[in-house]
Amino acid sequence: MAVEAESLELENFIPYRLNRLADAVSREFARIYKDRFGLTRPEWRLLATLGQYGTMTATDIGAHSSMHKTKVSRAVTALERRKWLIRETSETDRRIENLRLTKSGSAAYRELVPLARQFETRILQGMKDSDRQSVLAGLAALEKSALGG
Amino acid sequence: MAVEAESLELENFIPYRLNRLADAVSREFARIYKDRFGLTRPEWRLLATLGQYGTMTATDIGAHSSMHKTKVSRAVTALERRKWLIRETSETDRRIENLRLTKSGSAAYRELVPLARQFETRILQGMKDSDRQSVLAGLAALEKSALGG
DNA sequence: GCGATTTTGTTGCACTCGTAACCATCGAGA
DNA sequence: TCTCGATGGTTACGAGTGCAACAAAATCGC
Repeated sequence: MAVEAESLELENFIPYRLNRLADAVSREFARIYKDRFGLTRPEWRLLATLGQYGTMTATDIGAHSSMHKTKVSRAVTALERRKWLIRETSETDRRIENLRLTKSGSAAYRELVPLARQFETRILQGMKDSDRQSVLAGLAALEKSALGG
Repeated sequence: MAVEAESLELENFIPYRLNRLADAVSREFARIYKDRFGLTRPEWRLLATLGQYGTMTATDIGAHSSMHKTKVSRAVTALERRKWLIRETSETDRRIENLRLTKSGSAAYRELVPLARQFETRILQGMKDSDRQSVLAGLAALEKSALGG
C-alpha cells in the first residue's frame, strides 16, 4: 500500500486533470464535426481559424491555433482536396501561400459555428454562475501561467 | 474578412482553450519523466496509479486513469520489461493480473513524486490566491459537467 | 453440467503525430 | 552579383494510438 505522504493523488494533480478534461471534451465535440463532415481535429481548427480571420498563411495559422506546421500543412492539403479552401501564392514572396475559404468552405464553417456555440453552452449551462466565472477565470489564470499569455 | 456575428472566437472557445492548455502543460511536464527516465505518458500514468494505490488490475487502472485498455496493456508490457512492476495472476480468477511495483519501480516513483509536486507548484505560484481558487473550482465544475463527475 | 455470453487482456492494422531532413525562396552583406 | 543564413512549407520515417478482432477464462441460464 502506498505511503500517503510520499504518494501523489493523481485525481488532484492539475496536469492530469487538464488532460483528462481536454480529452473528454475534445472527443465529444469531435463527434459533431466528424459525424457531420468527416473532419479531423486539425482540419476543424484550420477551418475555424480561416473562418474567423479570413485570409492567413500556414505559418500564421500554426502560431495562432497552436498547431505544428506539419499538422497545418496536412490539414491544408485535406481541405484543399475538398475544395474548401484555395491557396494563392503571394506575388511579392513566392514562398508564402495565402489561404482562404471557398464558398463551400465558408458554408461549412457557418453551419458548424452554431453547433460549436451550442456545445459550449451545454457544458456551461447547469453550472452555478459562480462556477461559470471560476471556469473562465481559472482558464485565464492557467493560460497566463502555462502559456506565454 | 469574417462577419463577426457569424464567426466563432476560437481563443475564447472552451474546448480549444482546454486542449491548448493540456497540450502545453503535458508537453512540459513530460520533459521531466521523459528526460529522467525515458517514460511515455501512459507509462508515467501507470506508474503514478500503481504508486498511489499499490496493487491493481489493468482494467481498474484504465478506468481510474482514463486510459484505453490497449494503452494500459502496452504500458504494462513496457514497465514489466524494465522490471518496474510484476504481474501476479489471480488464484481465484486466472484472467486477472494483479499488478504492483517492484522495488525499482517504487524507487522511480518516489523520485518522480516531488518533481511532479514541484511542477504543479510552479504553475500555481505567482497566481493571486483568488486565481488559484478559480483554477480549482473551475476544474471541478468542468469535471462535473463534462465527465460523469 | 453445458452451451452461450461476458469479461480480461493482447495483437494486427490503419491512421495520426512530431522530428528531422529537405527544397525553394528571400534578404542581408561582402 | 554571389554567397549565406533565415524563412515558408512539404515529406519520409518512427513512434504512439484506437478500433476491431481475437484467445482464454469465468459466469449465466437452462
